[in-house]
Amino acid sequence: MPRAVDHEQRRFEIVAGLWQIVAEQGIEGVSLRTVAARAGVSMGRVQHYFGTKDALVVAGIDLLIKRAVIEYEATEGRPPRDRLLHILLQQIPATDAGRIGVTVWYAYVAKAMTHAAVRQILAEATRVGVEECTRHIQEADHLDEAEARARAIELLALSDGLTLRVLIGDITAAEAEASIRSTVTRREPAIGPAAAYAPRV
Amino acid sequence: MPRAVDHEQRRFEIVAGLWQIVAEQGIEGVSLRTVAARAGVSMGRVQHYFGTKDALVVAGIDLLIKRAVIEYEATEGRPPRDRLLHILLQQIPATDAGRIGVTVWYAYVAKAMTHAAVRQILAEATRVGVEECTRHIQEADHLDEAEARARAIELLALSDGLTLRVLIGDITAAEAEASIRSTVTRREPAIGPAAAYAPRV
DNA sequence: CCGATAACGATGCGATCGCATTGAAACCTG
DNA sequence: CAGGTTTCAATGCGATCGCATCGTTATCGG
Repeated sequence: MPRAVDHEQRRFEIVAGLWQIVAEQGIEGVSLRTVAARAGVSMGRVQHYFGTKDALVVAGIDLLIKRAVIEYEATEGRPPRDRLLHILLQQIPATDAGRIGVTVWYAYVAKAMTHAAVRQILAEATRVGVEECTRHIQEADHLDEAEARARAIELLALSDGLTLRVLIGDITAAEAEASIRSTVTRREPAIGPAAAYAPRV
Repeated sequence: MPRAVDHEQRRFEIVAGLWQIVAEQGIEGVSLRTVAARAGVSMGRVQHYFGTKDALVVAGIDLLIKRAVIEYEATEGRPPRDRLLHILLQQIPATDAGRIGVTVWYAYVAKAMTHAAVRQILAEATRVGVEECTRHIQEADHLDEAEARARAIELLALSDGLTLRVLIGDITAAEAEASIRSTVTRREPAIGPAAAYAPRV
């Protein structure tokens, strides 16, 4: 048996370099050479651990999601409303590190439009997100599954949209967070004809 | 004076090719050669009308926004609620052509993260969008400016988020449209401490 | 201690890139 | 019709790209 190295660790070092490049120059800036240089390793090493550029790029979104899932799972046991807010607020770029993470995330969202494998990974991640949110809303507000699901999608969409505006510089992270918190706390009635045509208060 | 050609028309033909490339392969797929080939013109022509690749890319988002603005201005005179819905629903990809347009739009949103000129153009466009929506909400619901503005940002963020989910394939365009229509019609009370801590109904 | 093997660093190759350059049509003005 | 100017096709260049290949080094079971 040959030299023993920590495979996970090596891969993470390289992907960390990838994330930095993506945050700074977008996925366009990714090449085997630029990532290797940013990670401080040789290009041969990158090739050794990922094979092709495409595999490297896919590994980038895979690891990003795995990290977010681990963070979320650490909230297990806390009240449903807290866990719901964790999901909704998690991506709002409050810190510099958070900004890098969510910038990378949206780079991959754009990539997903033209890359089937990335699209599949993202679709799966959002599916899980919707399900978890639905569960928490059901528990917290005692809605039925369909209502809770519609509400979950609305809240997640709101969070996505606000995040985009923070990234563009249209609003601040604090404003986005306030908007989400107030919308969650408002707990409006379920969507439906009755609510849709209710007289204005 | 030399040969007279329709400058606008020539530029549009090339940018139309650019949009197709961006929709199919992302901005990564854009090169002077690929765009020229897709537009059915020579690479020299592309160089002649845009000079550099960067100028071509910027022209792509510029024209995309100009077209959307023209469409919106055609709604002038209609009731505020209609015009508000036009802005909110405009980007939901209901048709194939609409899907291409909004795919291109989100490619540029990602590009904006790392490209100052694109970011500025997008920021200006969203600023105008927020202002128009605010105006329509004020007129329709008789809210004060701050409340209407907060509501406008919320609705636009919701629209953005739902659009992303349609693009990923998470929900259908019809579902997204229904969600937006019901949220607009709901006309919930303004955001604020009083509303935020109101007891559940 | 030794050979098998994983872990690379270095290098080369063909393709593609953005861009500059060049020169030839095409057209309007005088 | 002559001359000037715009339009644009063609080509060349240096840089960069992904990837394959090759050779070396380091390690550990036998």
